Amino acid sequence: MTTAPPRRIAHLDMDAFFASVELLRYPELRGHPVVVGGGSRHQPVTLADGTRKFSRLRDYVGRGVVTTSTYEARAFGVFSAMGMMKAAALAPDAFLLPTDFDSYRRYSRLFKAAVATIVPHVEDRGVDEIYLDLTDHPDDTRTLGMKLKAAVKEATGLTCSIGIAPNKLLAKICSDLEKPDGLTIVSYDDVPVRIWPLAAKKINGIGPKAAAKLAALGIETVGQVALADPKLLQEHFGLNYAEWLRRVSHGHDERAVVTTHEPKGISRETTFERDLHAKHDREALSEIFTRLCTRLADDLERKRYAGRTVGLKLRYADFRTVTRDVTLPAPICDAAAIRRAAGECLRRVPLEQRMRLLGVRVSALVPIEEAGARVVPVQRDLFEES
DNA sequence: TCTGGGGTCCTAGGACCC
DNA sequence: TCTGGGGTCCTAGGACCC
Repeated sequence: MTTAPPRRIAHLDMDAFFASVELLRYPELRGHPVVVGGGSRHQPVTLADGTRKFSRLRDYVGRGVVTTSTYEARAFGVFSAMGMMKAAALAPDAFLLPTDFDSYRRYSRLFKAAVATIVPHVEDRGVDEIYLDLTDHPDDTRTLGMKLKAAVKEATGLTCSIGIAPNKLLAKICSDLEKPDGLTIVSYDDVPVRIWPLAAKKINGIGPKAAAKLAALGIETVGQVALADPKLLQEHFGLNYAEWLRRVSHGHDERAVVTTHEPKGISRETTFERDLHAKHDREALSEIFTRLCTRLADDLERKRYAGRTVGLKLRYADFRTVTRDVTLPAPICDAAAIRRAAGECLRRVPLEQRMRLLGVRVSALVPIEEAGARVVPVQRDLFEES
């Protein structure tokens, strides 16, 4: 019996992607703390003399979060997912730019296309990340890594960081080790020295909750997870998660690089500028609800899907979140039918308290061609009140 | 200074069928 | 009268990721 040769898996991650795209457009901001996020307001203004005037973080008012920050802004403690108001308190003078997803998607396509000319086996992990299977490529690993970075730079003017390892788990961890503009290669032999000293939450799949639970057991690093008593882990995390913890802490991961993807659900949600009440703000809520349904129907049509399950998501002012869903006899994709089903869900949730978010989701998707004769065209005006 | 929007996967209980 | 499993679907919530 022979063992399969080790794979060569790469994880490629664009450096501060959204912020870096913005710096291509506004090179005068290079070297300054810049924060991207908080909706579409705060567009830069071009003055008569051709210079541009930018908003500062201190100008921001609202409920947005930081989408990306430059490394200069991170030095102030400003990171992704932080509330903008909190970020403004930390770095009031940082420049503020609105998010421009069309632009980011354009650069995303560019870097992925460039990579695909070298390695055809690409797994999409969102706009700024991919996994690659390099196993069958003739080049040696470092040469190939340099080639990929050069191709990305050539196509976009942007830098990326690449980790190359025997599996996705390790590749992902090590793409982060020498950021920005890094190229990090690790083998199984490197795990005790390079991976075990890292914080447990560096592992993709150990989030804030699990990390806190581990810390409460005195487990801070990946190595401590590896050495922990399996019985103890099982007691606190359940059998499945405990076994997964043991495997990943030893650097084991057999997941394949997957190049195709079928969506499971499509959703739209929005956080209101101020908390709304079902009775007092009925008009406004109804309008928002209907708009979410029409946008969702547009998304479904554009992506050519219909779905049988319609879900509603509601977040109260105190941040508690409830969901309700309903499964229909046949798939739908039109706004009126979504609105009707989601409206039924809405009647099943308590509405005494003010709410901050409303969301609508369609899942159990099937390609629109297979959805059957019940699919009707999108209607925009015919909504009954729920 | 309260916490976006778009996703995936897992768990767990109940209904229902064989 | 009481007691079975197994399998699948549906629903609600939660953790996690980008």
